Amino acid sequence: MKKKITIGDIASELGISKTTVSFVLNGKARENHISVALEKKILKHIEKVGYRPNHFAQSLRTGKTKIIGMLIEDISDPFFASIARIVEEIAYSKGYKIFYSSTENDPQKTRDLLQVFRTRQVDGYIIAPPPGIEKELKELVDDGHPVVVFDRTLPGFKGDNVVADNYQGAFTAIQHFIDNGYQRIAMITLNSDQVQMIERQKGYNDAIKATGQLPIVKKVTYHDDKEHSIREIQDFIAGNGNIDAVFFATNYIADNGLEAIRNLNLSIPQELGVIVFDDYNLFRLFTPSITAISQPIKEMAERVINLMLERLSATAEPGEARSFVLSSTLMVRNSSLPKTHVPFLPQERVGGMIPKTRPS
Amino acid sequence: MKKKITIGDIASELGISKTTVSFVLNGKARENHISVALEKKILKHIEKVGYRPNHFAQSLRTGKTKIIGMLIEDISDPFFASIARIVEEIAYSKGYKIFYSSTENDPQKTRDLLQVFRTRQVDGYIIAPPPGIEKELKELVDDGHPVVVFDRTLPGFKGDNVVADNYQGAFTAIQHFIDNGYQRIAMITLNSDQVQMIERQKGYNDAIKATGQLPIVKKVTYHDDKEHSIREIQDFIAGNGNIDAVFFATNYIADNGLEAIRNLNLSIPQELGVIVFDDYNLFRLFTPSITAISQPIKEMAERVINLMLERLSATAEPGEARSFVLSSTLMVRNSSLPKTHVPFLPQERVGGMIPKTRPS
DNA sequence: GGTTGTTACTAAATCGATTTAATACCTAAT
DNA sequence: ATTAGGTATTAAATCGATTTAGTAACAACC
Repeated sequence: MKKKITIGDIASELGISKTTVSFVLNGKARENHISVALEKKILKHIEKVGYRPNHFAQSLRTGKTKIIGMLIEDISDPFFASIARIVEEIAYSKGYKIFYSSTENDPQKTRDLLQVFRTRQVDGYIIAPPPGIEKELKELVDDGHPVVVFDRTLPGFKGDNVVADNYQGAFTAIQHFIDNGYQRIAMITLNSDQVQMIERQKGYNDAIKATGQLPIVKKVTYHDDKEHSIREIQDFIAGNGNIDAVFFATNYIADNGLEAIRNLNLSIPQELGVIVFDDYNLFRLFTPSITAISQPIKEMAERVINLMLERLSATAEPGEARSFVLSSTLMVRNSSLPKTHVPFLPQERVGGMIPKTRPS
Repeated sequence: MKKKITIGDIASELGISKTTVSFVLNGKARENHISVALEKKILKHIEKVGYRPNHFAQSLRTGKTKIIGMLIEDISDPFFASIARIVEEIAYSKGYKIFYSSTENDPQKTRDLLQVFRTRQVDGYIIAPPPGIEKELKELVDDGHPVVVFDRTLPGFKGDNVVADNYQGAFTAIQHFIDNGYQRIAMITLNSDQVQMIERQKGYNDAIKATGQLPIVKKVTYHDDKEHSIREIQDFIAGNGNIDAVFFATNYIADNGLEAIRNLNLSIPQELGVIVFDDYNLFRLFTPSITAISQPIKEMAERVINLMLERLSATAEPGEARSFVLSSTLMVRNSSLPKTHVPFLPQERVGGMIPKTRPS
């Protein structure tokens, strides 16, 4: 059915030793004084019989796998999917493969997956960590494994990491609302103590407080069922009639939030301004188009994989941990148009003028 | 720095042989007459020292990896991402890990990845194949590897596969257009000879021809740069003034197509009806909401992984190949409202009434 | 001619598991 | 008492590579 050809087969077919074949295969012919003639002969034979090394035997011997394990929150989230894609591409071009898997932000599943990666002896770890795995991360680093953390850090984690400037992004967004004349700006965020969420909220808080107002924050729980989450947001907006703008702290919340707004039949931005943290292709095409904070996905992915590749090729010593904070960009669109001018400004749009009606 | 504890360590620490330890570890204590007392003692010791087997040594010996390789077109495509997620979840619960990677529909990259999977000796292959790898797939199957193909097939491929009913989905969509009074319905599709695309076009063609009209088909190339693709669609629509509806053959095209329509400042569905193959969360929230053909993602994912798990646990004989064609659902929304009633029907919406202007 | 040095190549150990074939010991049957 | 059979355990082979520590042959040097 299938034939496996090993290094030993080659050796005996040519009447030489496995050692010689191995040297040639690993490009160590020269330094081990294998004659050029023999080297050519071996290479030709290998080519001819289509030999492929057994990676298990290799890894068993060397302890290296040329595989990088990558843990992200959710592969079906466009932000993570895009990062994964770019990381994979660059790694691939350098001879590394990426094996990725989703943590679903569950510490236990994450611990399991880390264990799998460990026993599979991946060469390095790229992780968007859920809360509560500080200990495991520290262990990895202490054991000398290359680790790069991204999107968020964990309190107390010292090691390579790449994150966006969540504080500044949020602050700028709120400032933009204020500049455009919005007065009562609410934030809807996740009920989570993840660092990136905390930072976004701080940015919001500080920008609001600078105006002398009080923050208005609603927290919803992740992976509540969708309908429930929509209703929650809906009730919150309806219950705070004086709100004239809302800042959604993630893509995921915005999904539900926009549906809530539609259900309430509020017009954006006349009755409610909207800004979302994390951009999304379709936001440009919405009617009206949605203002969003765009994280530097490409740059983040590149930094992450390059940090990792450096670590992997480092000659030995751990060296200093390196941190990058990348700045994000506010994509100004129509959902946050200046308050007073709104009804008169021309806008690009999909769809025609449709009479306003009550929700059913 | 790090200590690796092996089966040999355990054996010598307890003054017994590796064999005994191995038997116990593999649950073969009973059939090899290991005394219950000793078994308990070994298990306790293993627990205590936190022994973890070296999977390379294991795989080197057994040839099994408990890993399934999965190749999809593009991990940043929501359709594939969702499938991957569900497959991963089920596999994980059965003790299998999924390693996935993107083919980008590139036959050469796919061949490379298959080679990697092969040398890593994955236990099975789940593939959404790009064109041109018929030979490699046949080889895999002939060599006795479990293979499940999904989303599309390849001409001549005989083996397990799960696809959606692309023909019926497209046919139903066009029929819906016709029922709602649309008269000149164009299709915009990929310039590709992939089976699923051909089927969608056939569905369109047959539905159109039944009305006595001629098909109007525009093909665009994948991964042309985005702007170019948008302009192409734009020119096509503008150049065929009598078109009153358009059927986008993929999610990806719709992305560009909707932008083209916006640029042309056409109102949906009054001036142009729209249906998209492949649903997308945000389509519901669009103004107007977009009618789409929703593929049975969950069912497809479950069928795929279950077929694979069956193959993996099969006692030996290959058995018959099994094919599933799953039906998709037309999600009727506002972008395909009945022609005559359109201006008068109430609609749910996001955003207010905004004056229509020329594109800049 | 004996020491030293290169060159060209190889035998054997090793990585950490699984598995076959064997070894004692003990009991029951002939 | 000898054989057969079951129980409890283990030595050693094996998977397919890498790598250490040689060996043999030959030239160069004083």
